[in-house]
Amino acid sequence: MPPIVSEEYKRKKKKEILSGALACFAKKGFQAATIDDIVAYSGISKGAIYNYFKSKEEIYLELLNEQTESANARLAEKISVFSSAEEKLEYLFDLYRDMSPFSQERKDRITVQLEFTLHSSRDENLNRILNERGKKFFLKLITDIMEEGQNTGEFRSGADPNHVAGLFWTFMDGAMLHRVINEEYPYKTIIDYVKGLVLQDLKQG
Amino acid sequence: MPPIVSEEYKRKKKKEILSGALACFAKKGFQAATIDDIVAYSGISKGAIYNYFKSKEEIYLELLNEQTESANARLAEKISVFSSAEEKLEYLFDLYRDMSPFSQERKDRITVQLEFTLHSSRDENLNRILNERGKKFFLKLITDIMEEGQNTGEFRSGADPNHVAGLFWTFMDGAMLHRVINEEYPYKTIIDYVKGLVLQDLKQG
Amino acid sequence: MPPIVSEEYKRKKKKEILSGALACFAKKGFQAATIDDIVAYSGISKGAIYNYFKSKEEIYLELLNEQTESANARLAEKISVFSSAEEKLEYLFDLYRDMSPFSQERKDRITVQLEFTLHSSRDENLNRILNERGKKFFLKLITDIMEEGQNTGEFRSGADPNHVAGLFWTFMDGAMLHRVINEEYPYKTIIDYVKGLVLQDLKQG
Amino acid sequence: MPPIVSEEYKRKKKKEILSGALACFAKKGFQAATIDDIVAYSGISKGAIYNYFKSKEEIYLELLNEQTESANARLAEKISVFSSAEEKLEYLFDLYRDMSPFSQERKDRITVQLEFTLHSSRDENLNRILNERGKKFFLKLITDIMEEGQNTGEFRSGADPNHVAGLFWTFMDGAMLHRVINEEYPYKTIIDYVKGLVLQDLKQG
DNA sequence: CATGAATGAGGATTCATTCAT
DNA sequence: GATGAATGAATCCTCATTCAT
Repeated sequence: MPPIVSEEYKRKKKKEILSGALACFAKKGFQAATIDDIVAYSGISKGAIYNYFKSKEEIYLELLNEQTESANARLAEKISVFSSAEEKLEYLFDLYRDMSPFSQERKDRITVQLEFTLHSSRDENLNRILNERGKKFFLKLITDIMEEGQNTGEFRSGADPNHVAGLFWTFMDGAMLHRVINEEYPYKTIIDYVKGLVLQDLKQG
Repeated sequence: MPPIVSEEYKRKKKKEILSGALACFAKKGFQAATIDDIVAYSGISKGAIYNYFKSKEEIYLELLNEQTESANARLAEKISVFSSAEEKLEYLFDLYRDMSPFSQERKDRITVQLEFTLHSSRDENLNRILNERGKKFFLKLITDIMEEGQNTGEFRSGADPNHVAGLFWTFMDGAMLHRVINEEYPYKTIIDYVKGLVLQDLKQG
Repeated sequence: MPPIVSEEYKRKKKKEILSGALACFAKKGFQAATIDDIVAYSGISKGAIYNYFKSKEEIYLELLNEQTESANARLAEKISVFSSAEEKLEYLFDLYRDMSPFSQERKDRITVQLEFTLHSSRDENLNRILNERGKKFFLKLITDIMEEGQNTGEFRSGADPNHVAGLFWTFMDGAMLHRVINEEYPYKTIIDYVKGLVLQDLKQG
Repeated sequence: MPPIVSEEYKRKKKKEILSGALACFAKKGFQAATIDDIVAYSGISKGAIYNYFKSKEEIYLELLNEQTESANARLAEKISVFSSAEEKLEYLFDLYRDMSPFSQERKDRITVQLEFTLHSSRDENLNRILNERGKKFFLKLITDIMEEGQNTGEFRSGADPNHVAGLFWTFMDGAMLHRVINEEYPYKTIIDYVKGLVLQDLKQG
């Protein structure tokens, strides 16, 4: 006779755990953060945590999924409202630029995300999944815009969409890394600078 | 009564330990890599390791110093042979570009380095040290070139040296990160692309 | 939501651990006794022990406190029922005398206690605490009786209370030491002998 | 072709090691003192120490023998010069009394000795040896005097030599223990007090 | 004989996970 | 479902002893 609780309740509970875990993973790293840390942080008992997740690693993975899944769906949607490729690209640059100033929660999320990305280099399988996802989603986001821009003549046809896409994400990851480790890093200004360089290049005859 | 073993011998032994440790830290991360892993990897006994380093952390830190200390001194020296700012900047881009294809050892080093950089965001003190070092050395490397270029008129005077410097390292860190997690990342091409954008911008009237 | 286990249960568990630890410390000494010994002896898992005590040393210290704290309170109380100083002093001698034959547990406790006392000579801070406690409690126990006896005229006024007190505890510690290391030591007889000498001296004209 | 060194040299070397070891054992206890401590303290290399002693325990045992062997031989000799039992007994009391103020080396020796004595309660074999030695030498020292005194009529015949002997060593061990752990312990005064009590008792009709 | 580097068994402590209440 | 006590494998580090130089 297990006391049935609503799905709603369960979802809320999971959120609480994930939120506490995010803070802990960000503050100490996945390995160093202990379940007891998460207990202390989330106020949820150890046993309860294991009712919702079957291991520390699962919490970690869920935390990382959470982000990509939903956030990315929204992103693609938002872009679709713009009619020109240039506007779309510009919007993306601005979107990332305007994340600053970063909330603690976003910083935590970025730290955890980057650490996970790095960690993925150690696991063949994980690595493949992440790279595929990156290609299918992140790179595609930009290459689609590029192709659109080249078709409409907005962007010079000589630019390789893959390289522009690579450049974009290379740069964004670098910028977030620097922002996370250095309070004084001129995040917004530098993004604008790059945005200028890229757009100028793409639009030039 | 003479020293049992030569300084040379000791240095070699330390190198061996560091080399084994680097591989382990790269493969598993600092926390997850155990002393026993290092023992297995380096073939050196546990006790011997503790004769040369007083903790796992010390090995880690030495590994990170090793890199910056010497490598950076060499870098500054190499640049000084070029007479124009443009050549210097170009040289830096090329230097990083030509690191590819990456040896396993370099990949290991980068992974460990990036992980450490991220980790530093958790330790106020470490963070300050790293940022200061970054400012004093890495950023200065570029800003010096920028100022030189602006004085000689090679580079447009409107460009903010700090932003160019920030852009450069933001980008390099991002590129190394992507290279490390993705075998297919077009590292060289993208670096050349960025190099083109930046130089074009700086040289334009 | 009520406490998983009662306070009573916890106290009992602690007792069990302490009891096992006492036996181990007595049998091998604090340093030589291992946590695994305590595990084997008490039948309580290693992890559980660390739920109740945060280090081997804490177990040791608690073991030593346990004794002094309560036992001493009782001692002072018991003495207060006697109306003459002589009776009180005699009671103390008899109390220690009648500890023999020693139970294994008492022998253990004495061994551990003496070893700790000796060890305290190595730690300035510990040493000070122990000496203060000794002065405030053990010595005072006797000097109070002495002063009472001198005020009522039971004891000769020339006797220095501090010296009598010193003699008493010097002797008791010596006797317990000898008793612990030598089964054949005539503990009771010798205590009675000393009791006779001291009382005769104090009561003489 | 082992370079032969003189016996003299060897003895001196052993002394040096023992002296360093004594200080270390006193400062930290047998278990806690490490061979490296002894190396640091004596300035003799680890290898050399193992040329002279085959284990840490052997050093410890030798340290304890050293003392009893020679010191006790001298003691018996010294006593023999006195012609009356009373003088002999008094001499013994005075001898111990005049050890104070204690040199650091004596304190070290006492600490180590007492710790060893306590420790002996853990080893059946050791315990037997120590008790036999105690009986044969220490107790006998006093009982011989007692018998002599009773034969000459100096001491009352009712006194049990064994009890007096027991009392004497019980008390001396207690006094040394207290002296070692408490700088302010009135060692000399208390010994004199006990000496008075005992002699008065023995001489009384 | 002297030296101190190497060895690895052993010890204290931590922590993910389980499970009785 | 919630709780937190119990478990013990895993981890870092120490140190007595050995042995090549």
